Amino acid sequence: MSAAGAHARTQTAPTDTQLPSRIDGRRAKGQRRRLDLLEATLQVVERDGVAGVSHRSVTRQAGLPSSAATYYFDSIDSLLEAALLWAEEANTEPLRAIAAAPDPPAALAQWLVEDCITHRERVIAEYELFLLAARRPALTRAATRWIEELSALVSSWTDDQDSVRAVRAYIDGLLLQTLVTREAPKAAELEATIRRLC
Amino acid sequence: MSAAGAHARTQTAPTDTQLPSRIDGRRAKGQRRRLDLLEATLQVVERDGVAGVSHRSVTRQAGLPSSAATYYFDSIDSLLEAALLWAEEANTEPLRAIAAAPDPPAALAQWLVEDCITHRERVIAEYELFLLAARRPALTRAATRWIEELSALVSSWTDDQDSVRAVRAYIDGLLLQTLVTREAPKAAELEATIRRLC
DNA sequence: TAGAATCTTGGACATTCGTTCAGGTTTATT
DNA sequence: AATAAACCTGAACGAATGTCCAAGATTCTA
Repeated sequence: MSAAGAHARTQTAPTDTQLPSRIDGRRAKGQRRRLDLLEATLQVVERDGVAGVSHRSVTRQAGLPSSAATYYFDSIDSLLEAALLWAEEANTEPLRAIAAAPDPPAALAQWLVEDCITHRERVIAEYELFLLAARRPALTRAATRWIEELSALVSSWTDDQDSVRAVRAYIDGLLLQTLVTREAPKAAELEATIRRLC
Repeated sequence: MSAAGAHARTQTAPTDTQLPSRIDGRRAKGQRRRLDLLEATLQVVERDGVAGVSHRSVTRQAGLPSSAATYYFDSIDSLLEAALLWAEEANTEPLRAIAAAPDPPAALAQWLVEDCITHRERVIAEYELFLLAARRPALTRAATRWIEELSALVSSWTDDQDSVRAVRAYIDGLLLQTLVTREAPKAAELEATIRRLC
């Protein structure tokens, strides 16, 4: 941990898609490989779970030398944190589209059901990382992002904060149970319950 | 895995608290140590998460030789499965008491809030194992137990199966978010939402 | 283009891991 | 008391892990 700081790693915000106006060619490649490692990390979590994440498994997945993991990330925790943030970022766009839909609750229900069927492994991965945040404070900020984005969406059609919290919790619980029981939820039932809670 | 079967392990139901009327003294000790390993497993999961569970970490926690883990359980998966069943069994009694309470929804809300405050680590451990079931079919049966017991309780005051599912999901989601955000839920709000869903 | 700054990596280290099994210990049976 | 049956474990195996760093490769600067 002592020598890690001496590497003078790129200090720009890890998950920023925005790049500085003047980019150093040396750092540009680093940014790219950093993202490659994050995507590889998610793939490993999808395949083998959080427990399967190691410096070597991630770099193998990314096709990079094993020491690259140590070079680009101080620790496995910081890698996992960045990966969770990166994964949640992929949900931002769909949520925005849902907010703009003519019937947001219906659109939300539809999206959730489809998501946990067609991207089951990815959703499992997200919840593993999410739950890991209960243990590692470093991940809390990233985990909170999902909660906040979902809250913002629900808030767009109801003002009652108790309702917002209830819908949020219901959704997470339903997805969790869906993943475990392998029984796909019905979009209609999901939608009805969401409306009932508002 | 081949020679494991040759050990002629005790074949009685692993988590049965019921013992055969005539117990072989040799097997009695085995039963006891089996339980010791399960309790040690839960302690390790509480402390270090599912990822921290290894033959050695569990047996070290239990104060047993490392080969004991292999002897008493075919694999880490079967150890985790038994541990999850064992953990859920501890919830059976409280749930029964809640069902018998004068106001079950209120009692349930109260119990949940207290549980995830005073036994936070244990609850995290349970959810980790629960989510692990999404990945390992061997754990599914154990995970379903919690769902069924909770369903049975809720069914005692409402007949609508959609409501039962909704309450169940809401509870799991709320606990999950509580663990991650570290913000204790308010029993009153929890109770109100449960009632709203019935 | 030469030299400096930065990035990148192969390889080695001690540690831990899951698994195995020959041989010892405990308990039951006769 | 003696034999049989079942239980138990120390020690060792190859494989995988996190970490580290000297040396090489790349890019920038002057």
